[in-house]
Amino acid sequence: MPKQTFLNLPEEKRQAIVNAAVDEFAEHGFKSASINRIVANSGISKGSFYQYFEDKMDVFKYLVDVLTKEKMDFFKGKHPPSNKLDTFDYFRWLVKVGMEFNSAYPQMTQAVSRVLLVEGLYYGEYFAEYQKLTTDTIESMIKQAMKRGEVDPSVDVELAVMVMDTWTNAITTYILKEGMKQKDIVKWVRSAKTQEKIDKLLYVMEYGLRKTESQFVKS
Amino acid sequence: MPKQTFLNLPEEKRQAIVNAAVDEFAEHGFKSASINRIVANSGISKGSFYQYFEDKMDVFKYLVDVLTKEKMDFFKGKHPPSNKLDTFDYFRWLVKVGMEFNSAYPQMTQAVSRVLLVEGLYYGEYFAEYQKLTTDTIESMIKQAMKRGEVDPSVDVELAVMVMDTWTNAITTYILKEGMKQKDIVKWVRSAKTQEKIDKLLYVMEYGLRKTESQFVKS
DNA sequence: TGGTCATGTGACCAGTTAGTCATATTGTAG
DNA sequence: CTACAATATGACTAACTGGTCACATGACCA
Repeated sequence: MPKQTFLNLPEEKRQAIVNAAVDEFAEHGFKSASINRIVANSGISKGSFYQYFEDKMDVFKYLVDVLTKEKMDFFKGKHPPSNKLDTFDYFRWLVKVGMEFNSAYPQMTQAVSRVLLVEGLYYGEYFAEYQKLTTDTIESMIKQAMKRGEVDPSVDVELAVMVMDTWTNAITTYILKEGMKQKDIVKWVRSAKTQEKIDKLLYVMEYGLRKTESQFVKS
Repeated sequence: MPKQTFLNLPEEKRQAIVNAAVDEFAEHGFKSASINRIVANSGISKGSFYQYFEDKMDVFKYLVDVLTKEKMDFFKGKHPPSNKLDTFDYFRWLVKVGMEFNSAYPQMTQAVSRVLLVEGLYYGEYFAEYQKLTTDTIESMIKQAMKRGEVDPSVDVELAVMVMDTWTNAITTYILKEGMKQKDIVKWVRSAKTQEKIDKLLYVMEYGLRKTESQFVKS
């Protein structure tokens, strides 16, 4: 974690450093992120950086903390449209609010998810703790869904978690990749077209690609 | 593409260079791969490397060509269990043979898929041509499936391609990540447990997570 | 043998990296 | 104003990067 010196800094200066770090990780990922560039872009000296942080990992972990805090605040202001949604509908609501958040903090989300979801695949040990947070949430949801008899009985917990985790990541990646091309990402995420895309992806997750008696219904 | 000088090299020397490059890309990805290390590990001099290849991209593209050729040869020796499989069963067969191939060339698959699937997300322009090959194959398959009425009519081509592409990548990533931990990856991929995992993932892709009247049946 | 051309080599260059540290500046308290 | 501690600085080191090039070695032919 950052040293006290950093936390004592005036808000403005701290923000400049966070912004520079976010941009650096978003553009280069963790391994190729350069402390030299972070320092140059935030207008502080090299020496100061090392008075604020231990190393690159230290500043990255701080960013994750900031993002986590922002996300919790964001979710605090949101409530599901009904308190008797089934688990899949609740998951859908979670995903949509999550994407709304991502569009509100696209650069920071990009930085963190690029490192955790993508580079994390290859440096598992370092970032595993963060990934576990997501899978644990999903796991408890899927267990609830199973208790309620909402899940295909031939599907076990591990498999269901993998499916939902895969789709959470795929949708996040899609929203960031396509959203970054838009001039107004918030508006784009809220647009009927994008919302329907998410709805349809989750519909396929729930009902599959094959033709059966089920049918997608616009919400 | 590599220069003629490289292609004239004795098989053994060429192989040493390919192996060193594969290991380097598999471990570090494209951006962080070091020509210095490739050179050191393959026992050639820096100067020779630049007589064989233009740069890092040149040697990587050569690896993709080698992998593509190996894969085509591999598939040439395989034939679907029946010639009247429906499209999803054919896709399942493709995925399984693909994973069999991946386990036969795990390091090379790791190197190429890490760069194309993962880094490709962020350096789209450079590697887009390779990704398009996969999506084009999937697209023609899904169009055929639609013609045959096998696909949920509320699903459009673009969505179905995204779903199948996502699963192809997720399964490849899973097989490589877990397989690399095994002492005998080929045996592990062929094991009943791994095959059932693939079957179940594809079952969920086809029929969804939700409880309906459909049921997974062991093949 | 001598000559010619392809191939091989590693020292070298300019640029980057993470991290350190002696010095300079600033803030605060007496 | 003085004295002391907290903070800020950027020059510096050692290790790396991709790429070049003058030269050495080898092969082949006359």
